[in-house]
Amino acid sequence: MPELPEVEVTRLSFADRIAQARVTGVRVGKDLRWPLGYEPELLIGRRVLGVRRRAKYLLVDLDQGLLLWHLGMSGSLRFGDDRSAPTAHDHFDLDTDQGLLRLNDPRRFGAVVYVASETSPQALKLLGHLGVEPLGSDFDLKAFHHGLKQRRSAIKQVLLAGDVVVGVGNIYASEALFLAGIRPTLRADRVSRPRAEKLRTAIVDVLARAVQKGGSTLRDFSNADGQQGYFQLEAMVYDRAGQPCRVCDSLIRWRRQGQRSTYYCPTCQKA
DNA sequence: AAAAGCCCCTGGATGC
DNA sequence: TGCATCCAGGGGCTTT
Repeated sequence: MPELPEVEVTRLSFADRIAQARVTGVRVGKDLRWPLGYEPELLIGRRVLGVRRRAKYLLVDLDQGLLLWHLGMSGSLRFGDDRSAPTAHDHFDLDTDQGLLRLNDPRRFGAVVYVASETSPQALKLLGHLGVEPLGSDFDLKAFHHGLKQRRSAIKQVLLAGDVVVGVGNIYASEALFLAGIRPTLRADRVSRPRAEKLRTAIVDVLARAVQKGGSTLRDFSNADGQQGYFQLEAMVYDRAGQPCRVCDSLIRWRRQGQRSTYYCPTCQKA
């Protein structure tokens, strides 16, 4: 469910409300991808300083240490006064004097991990290899093109790997490559500088627009208030195999690329 | 070092 | 209706 825009929209929907809250309780449900790595009770009494995002991770800063939250493939957060009994897929609660932050994640690919600092070994293992933030000021053409030059695998895989640029998931990778007119199978090191610039712009546009629209992802995304993404960003190619391209009417193609589905227009996107 | 595959897990859609 | 199969927004880990 969540790519960068959904994670960011989630963050925006509760960051202000949880800031300065005091932790009053922690409930750990079924196992997530990784254990918390800390005694839950020791979090009680800590103060929440704020919520940041790095790639698709949410960083909940505490007055001592921080919690890394990842929504995996099917996770979502809720924050509010509703303290009703957890349902089948509610696997982690952080209760505070300003509301309950609850992770719901049917597939349990998500996780909540406590780390003493952002530079601790556990934190570095998860965050250390990450590439540049696409909506930040360091996402410039020179660095992006240089990053692509180092890689011989397909451009789509490089985008998904997240070590050049982060936050671009399977949907937005297909969409951005369409907007840039680049075939997903093109080797990254063969993307010319002008095309890298088109792609850079496409990534920024598609992600920023999705954040602005409140998280556009298909199906079931909702923010920490439970509000649905408006889903006003009509996909150009994603999940549209066999349907006519919205630009040229060619039929959109599907292929499997690195265990994931990829969609592209054979006419608009060149190798 | 980089690239390619392998999994973790549940649920919905589809097909027989 | 039941059962099998395939697919799903991620990403760390292991193997080439």
